[in-house]
Amino acid sequence: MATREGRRRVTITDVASHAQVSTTAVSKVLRNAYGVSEAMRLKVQAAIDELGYRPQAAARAMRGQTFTIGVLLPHIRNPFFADILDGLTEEISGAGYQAVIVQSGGPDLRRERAAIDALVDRQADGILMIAPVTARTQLEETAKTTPTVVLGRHERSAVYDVVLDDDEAGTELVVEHLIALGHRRIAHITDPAGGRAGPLTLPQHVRAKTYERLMTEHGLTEHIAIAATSYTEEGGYAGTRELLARTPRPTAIFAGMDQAAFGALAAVHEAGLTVPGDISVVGYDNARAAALAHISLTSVDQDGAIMGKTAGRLLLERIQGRTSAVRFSVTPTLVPRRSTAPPPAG
Amino acid sequence: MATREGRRRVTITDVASHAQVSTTAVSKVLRNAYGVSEAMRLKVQAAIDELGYRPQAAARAMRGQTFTIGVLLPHIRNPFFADILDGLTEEISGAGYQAVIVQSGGPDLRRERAAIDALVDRQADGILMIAPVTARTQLEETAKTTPTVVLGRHERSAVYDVVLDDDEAGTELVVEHLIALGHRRIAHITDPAGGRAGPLTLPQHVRAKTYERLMTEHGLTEHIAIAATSYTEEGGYAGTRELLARTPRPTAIFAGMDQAAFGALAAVHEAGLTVPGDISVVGYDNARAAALAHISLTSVDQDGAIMGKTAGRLLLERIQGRTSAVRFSVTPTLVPRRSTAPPPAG
DNA sequence: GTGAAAGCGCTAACAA
DNA sequence: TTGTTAGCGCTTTCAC
Repeated sequence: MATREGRRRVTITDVASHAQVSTTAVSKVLRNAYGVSEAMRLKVQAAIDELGYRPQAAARAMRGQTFTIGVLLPHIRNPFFADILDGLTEEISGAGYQAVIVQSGGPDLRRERAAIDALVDRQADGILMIAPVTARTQLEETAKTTPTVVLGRHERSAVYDVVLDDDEAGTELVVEHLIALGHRRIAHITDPAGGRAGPLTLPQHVRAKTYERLMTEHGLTEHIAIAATSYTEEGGYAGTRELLARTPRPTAIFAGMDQAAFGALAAVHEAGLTVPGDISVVGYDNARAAALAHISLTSVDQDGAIMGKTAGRLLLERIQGRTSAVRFSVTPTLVPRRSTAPPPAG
Repeated sequence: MATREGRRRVTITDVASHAQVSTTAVSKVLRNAYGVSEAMRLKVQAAIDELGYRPQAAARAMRGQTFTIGVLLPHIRNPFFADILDGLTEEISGAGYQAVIVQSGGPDLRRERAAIDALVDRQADGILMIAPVTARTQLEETAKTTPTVVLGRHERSAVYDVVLDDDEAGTELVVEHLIALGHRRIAHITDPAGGRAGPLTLPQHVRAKTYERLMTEHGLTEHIAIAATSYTEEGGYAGTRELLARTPRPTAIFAGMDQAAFGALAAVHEAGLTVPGDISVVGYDNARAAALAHISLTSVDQDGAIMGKTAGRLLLERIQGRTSAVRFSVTPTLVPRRSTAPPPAG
């Protein structure tokens, strides 16, 4: 168990004796608690600085807070999550909180539960769950004891807050854009993974369902074509190959996420077809790579930084004591680029 | 301070009284410690399962371990880190450890220090630092008290282990490949950020220096052209614009990282030039997107999963008590794709 | 405004 | 093999 010594870590007792005060006083200064004179504060702060003291999170956790916000996410491979984390960090670091990330590894219920438990066991003061697939009732069990914000699920809960993108609006932007360009055979690539989340809860399900609804509303029911693969490069590639094999083949493909759209571009290219000449392609998330000149992917932008920042604020509020539930929705915008154009004349 | 009650969390005392044994016995069962009868083990395990008990990390931390491996990384936006984490997680989860990630936010010394401190304060049993920019002596201070593995730095330390890619070999693969194709005006895009890491410590510096050395060895000193922007899409884009403005312009660009190479492809495209007809482009890391048909980027593959797995193993060994230092290097391979070809005839 | 003392949930000596 | 007990470093009453 590696008892590599090194000098013993500085504790609150060391600071107290060095400053000739009680540990209580030091604790109060640390927490900016009520009832410390300015002289006391300065004296204690000097001792803290001099000794290079930093409180141990574990000891604090036994009685108070850990100043830790736990973040659960499926996988760091998704660049959209990076935006969310930037927003979150910006919001909470000013208040002295540290964001700590654990991966669930994907839509696996057991592993997701283990990851949530890991955060609870480490006594995170608040937890941000990004697109979890666990059943709502189970999430609520956690939320009853730990302030919780769920990001990206279309649901309401009395015990946790929800931050989400208006995926219906985003999907409408895409489908209306394609229809306005003259497309009728518009296909969609989705991700069927859902775990125990409700039927129309996860973004991929809302996007797929909205796509179907809009196609129907425009009298295009017969052209509905969905490839249920996954929101990854591989999924987009495989889904597109599947869609291109149909007769007649689609003139536009709406991939529910940019990474899948990149895979779609690859498959279209490989099939000897051009974008947007033969096929228009649209993504979702407006990842940085979508803006690159040689890719130039039309995509839906949802402001991840704002979502993360808001999630952080809501968590801090709950830590302060708020118990009412909040729901925050951001409205996405369409970023048209060169991957969409009118369908070929034929 | 949000004292949302909910029933009190199950503690070791609850388990002990429910199983009619001492807390010591429960503790021993939890840790698979020596000296528990099979009957005791079963009885205690039954109580644990029945009550749904999970130990609190903070309380354990006060006396023993937290079963947490802290991972420090600059930013989750780099997809290569995802491979490393997959390997790490695979290795440590079997031993009951949980990986917990904190971002430093980039090559900022203060923020990086705060992130390392955050892991130390939370008493991670071991820390994996991915490409930190802090001075070696400072990292060693941390390593003296916490088992540490540093990934991606070309240095030796007596107190921490090092896992790295042979960036010299990788760079050689690239430059030799381009020279074999007939290129002479080979340019390079690097990232100058270095913090307090030694001069030839970080991958970007080793790659740049090796590029210079090889050019010189091939009698191409006069064609050395380096754009020191950054290892990002934006950096690759800006660096390529800079390089293309030179006269005569390069016929090949070696971007030190795939994301920069993607930016380079965009800039080349935007300049009305073709890849590889006018300009060959090479990246590093072999990100998934590099393999997509419409991108098809020649790149250097370094096995991130193996690196992460090894880092995990080394940390577990150190936690067990090893104090000697280990250095592990993986050998990269070149993955030639359609972004490289002989230079234009002119 | 300040400090003494109890106690959070575990683990590690030590006794039985 | 099992249990008793002290104590890790903080925060929190509750005196003064």
